[in-house]
Amino acid sequence: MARHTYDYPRPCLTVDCVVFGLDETALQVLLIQRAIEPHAGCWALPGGFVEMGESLEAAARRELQEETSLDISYLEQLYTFGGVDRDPRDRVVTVAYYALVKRLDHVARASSDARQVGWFPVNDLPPLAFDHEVIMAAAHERLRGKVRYQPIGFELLPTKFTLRQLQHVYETILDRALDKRNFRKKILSMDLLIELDETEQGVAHRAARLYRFDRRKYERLSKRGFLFEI
Amino acid sequence: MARHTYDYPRPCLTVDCVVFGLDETALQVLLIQRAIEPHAGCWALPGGFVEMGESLEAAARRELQEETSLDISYLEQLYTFGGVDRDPRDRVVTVAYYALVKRLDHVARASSDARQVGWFPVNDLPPLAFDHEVIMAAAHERLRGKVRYQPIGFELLPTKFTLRQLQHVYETILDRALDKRNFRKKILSMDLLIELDETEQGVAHRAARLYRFDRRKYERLSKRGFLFEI
DNA sequence: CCAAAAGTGTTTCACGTACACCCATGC
DNA sequence: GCATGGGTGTACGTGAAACACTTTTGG
Repeated sequence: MARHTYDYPRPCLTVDCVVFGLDETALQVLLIQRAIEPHAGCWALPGGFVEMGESLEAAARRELQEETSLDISYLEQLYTFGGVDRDPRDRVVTVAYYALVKRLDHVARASSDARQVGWFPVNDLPPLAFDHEVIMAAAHERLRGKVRYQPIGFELLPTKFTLRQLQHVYETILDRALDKRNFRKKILSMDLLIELDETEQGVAHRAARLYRFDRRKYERLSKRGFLFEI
Repeated sequence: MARHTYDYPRPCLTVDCVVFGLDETALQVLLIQRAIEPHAGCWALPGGFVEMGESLEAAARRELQEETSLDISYLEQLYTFGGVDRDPRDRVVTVAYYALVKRLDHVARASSDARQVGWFPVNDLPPLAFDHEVIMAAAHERLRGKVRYQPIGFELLPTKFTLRQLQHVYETILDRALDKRNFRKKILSMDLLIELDETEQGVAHRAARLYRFDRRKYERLSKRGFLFEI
């Protein structure tokens, strides 16, 4: 194996990803079970080393591709964790990202290699390796804050969704009930949803209308100072 | 010199700091003039290598102490920049921080070593080394966003300040005029300012009352869900 | 026809915004 | 006494919040 030598010591640099998805009931996070020490058998955030020829975001995307077959609909840098004792073996600095995926699309949960992969409700997580509980808490906090003034709730839903589903996203993330009429009024008054000529299928009651988010229009308005807010 | 050898190549890890200060007229940023290549003679953000025994924030504080004799009243991690071609010599990943200092306190600008240090108005900066203009823009953007819903405006003022000065902080950062009566009503209604039995000195007109920010009270309220907002 | 969720309007109240004048002080 | 900024109150309109009933559909 090639060796790499430097005049001064260098920390190890990794990326870790907090992947949020939504099922019918709760906000969930993707974890992998570690195969090797330290913390072998423990659940941890997906992540790995940053390679020399790739940007940080590229490293995060590559790791997510390797661990799962999900397509990421939103990815943003969260924070960089650089405490001296994060890893008992070596000084490891990690750049954390958080991602949103449309889990309702593909119910299947595929894992490329032999490692155990699982979704866990954010409010009922197993113990995590390293300082990953701190990273998780930071990601959850950021999601709660960001969802209120950026249109990222849509990234957790299929392209076509009902207003009920959208309200459910907000209720789940903000962890409080919202008034149905006020929610619909508010979201529709922004005029960023396109009403489709379709309704949901296979429900045992009146079928709800489907909508999709008009991203183009949002981006245009956003440049002119429009602020999304729930 | 000791050599350090690893199985895989590692990027270099640095911190860079965007230090904001306010003078009577404008929002300013602290820059240093580079003594060595690349970009020798060019202005750049203060920063340097992260050492193995210190956290990222500790590295940022150390660099700021070395460059200037300012005491930092607010320091927060901004973003980590990890583009592959940031530095022509080597792969360098930098964790950027932004800091707020009470410049009105000490008018003196001291520099510990021989390097040239200077304050520049954010709206009229010289060309910067590396990708520091991108970092600057991100810091400025973050400051504008954060000042509206976190009580960080106070960090740019002396401990005792007048409402006029505080309004001026907000007008400078948000880059728009605020109505004097509404501003005073809003800020006083939060009941987070302690009215002192002192007035400003040496002005050629009626002297304004001095206030100070009640940080304890803010922290108490904050834990109970209170949201600061201008 | 019944269950279950979709869909819709109005009233109330708080708060943001716009706006003009008197007051205290130093020179 | 005058110039300069300090300090205050009110009216208006917008938007958030609270709240209940009718409609549609599948079984």
